[in-house]
Amino acid sequence: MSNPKGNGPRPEKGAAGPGRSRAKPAAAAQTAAARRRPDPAAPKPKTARGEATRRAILSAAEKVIGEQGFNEASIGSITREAGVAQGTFYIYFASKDDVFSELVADMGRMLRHAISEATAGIANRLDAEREGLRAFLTFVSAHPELYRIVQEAQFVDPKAYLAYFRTFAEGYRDGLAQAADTGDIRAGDADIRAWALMGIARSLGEYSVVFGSDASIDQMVDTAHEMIVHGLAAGAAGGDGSAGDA
Amino acid sequence: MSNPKGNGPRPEKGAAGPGRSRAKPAAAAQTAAARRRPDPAAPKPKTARGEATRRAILSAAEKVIGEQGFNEASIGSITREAGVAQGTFYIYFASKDDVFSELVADMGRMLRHAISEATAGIANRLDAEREGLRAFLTFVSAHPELYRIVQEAQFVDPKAYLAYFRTFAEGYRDGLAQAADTGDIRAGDADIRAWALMGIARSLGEYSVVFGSDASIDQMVDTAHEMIVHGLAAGAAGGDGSAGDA
DNA sequence: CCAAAACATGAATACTGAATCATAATTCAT
DNA sequence: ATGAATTATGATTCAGTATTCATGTTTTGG
Repeated sequence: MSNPKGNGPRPEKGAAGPGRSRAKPAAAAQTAAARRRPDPAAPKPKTARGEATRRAILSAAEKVIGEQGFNEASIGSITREAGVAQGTFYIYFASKDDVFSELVADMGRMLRHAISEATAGIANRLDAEREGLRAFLTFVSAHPELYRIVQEAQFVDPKAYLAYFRTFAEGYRDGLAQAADTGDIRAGDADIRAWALMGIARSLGEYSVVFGSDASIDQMVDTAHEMIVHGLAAGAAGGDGSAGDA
Repeated sequence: MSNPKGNGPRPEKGAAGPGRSRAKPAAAAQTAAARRRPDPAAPKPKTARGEATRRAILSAAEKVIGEQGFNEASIGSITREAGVAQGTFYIYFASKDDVFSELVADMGRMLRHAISEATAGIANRLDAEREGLRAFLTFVSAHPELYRIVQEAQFVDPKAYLAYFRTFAEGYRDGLAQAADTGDIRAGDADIRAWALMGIARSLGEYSVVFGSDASIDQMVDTAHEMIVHGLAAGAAGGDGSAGDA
């Protein structure tokens, strides 16, 4: 996703279209990305030690935004944490929203990686389900800031938020559909099931990260998995368990 | 928490005002509710038509904040929507955070009411589960703004957010524990189960409200309930379905 | 009717913090 | 070395807005 264009100090925003006046009244201020500003100007990849600086800023942003929330976190607090001057921030990121988006994307990549890593080689869908859940909870417990960031993305960068969950949901759905084909699980609407199962994972993640539950990951995994596998029906069995329409 | 943009009256400082001795330093300014300021000053109940104005403002706030988000929504846009002057806002609410908190509390009350209404008189836990889910999805579909507001409360008013979900979780847990006692469902950790089930509901609500799924409420209820009752195991049966630790 | 209370107004205030820019310090290629 | 990028700085700019206040307007009670 780099866009190394013939850059230059001056990202001329030219392209004076009909009616489109130039100049971006500096102001612009907040909510750049949120306000549908695609990319005022490609921030800027880098070329050397700048890479380290960029990482330092990104990492500081993760910490500060994760702890204080997007709106409370100021560019100043981020650069202070990173140990650089405020202006340096804008060498690597186009705006506050820009770092945020990057953070969300990063989180998605890392999480997907952790999960696929944990489930690689597990043939049975239900076993994969269990280990995937475990990997998810383990990950969010280790990165509570990132967890909050993704949640906040719903308001700061809706587009990234949608993309994040849609990606997960699609993978999930496909896995379930295939498992149904092979007979690992019963047939059923894979989309809805995928969302329901994601909900279980997210909710338990929140239970421990946000609500500070003292339940261990293993406890949560065991209980949830038992529920996922058997269902709540008293008989556990194939019986209908449901009280019918009664 | 909420101090997106600059703002804030000057709490106190050199007297710059017209002769007047510091009017009312009144604490103030930022993060009223968030900063543990219980009630800088009881806003003001009311006494007459003021009640109508208050409702108009509250209702406008629900719409505007629900649509634009807490930080984007300005007092001006809220009062404009309500058809009153900006100053009028402060006759009824102590701060921007104040209306927000009220909105969250309202949402909780309305939702709990809708659910208990829908499940009243249903003896079997699983049946109640299904109807409760249906009531929940119906409610959030009808009040998408309120749904977003609750989600945003996590960042704007964490305390209200925690209270909101804790209340739900406790009721849920107690219901499950009791159902386990009576044999309606199998035994299992009621707390974790409660959070898992809440997760299913929230996720499906998001699937339809935020992601605009075209699945109908009935479809979601049927699929989720089938899953909740039977579980995903192919045989639905008692085995644990898992391949063990292998 | 009249005064007091309640309600309403909106311009003015005070303050915040994102983004910029002119300048300076490094690093790199040759 | 030497000039040209590249990277860094941080004071300054500047728009946005929550809250206040002095002043109107309407309602209420007697």
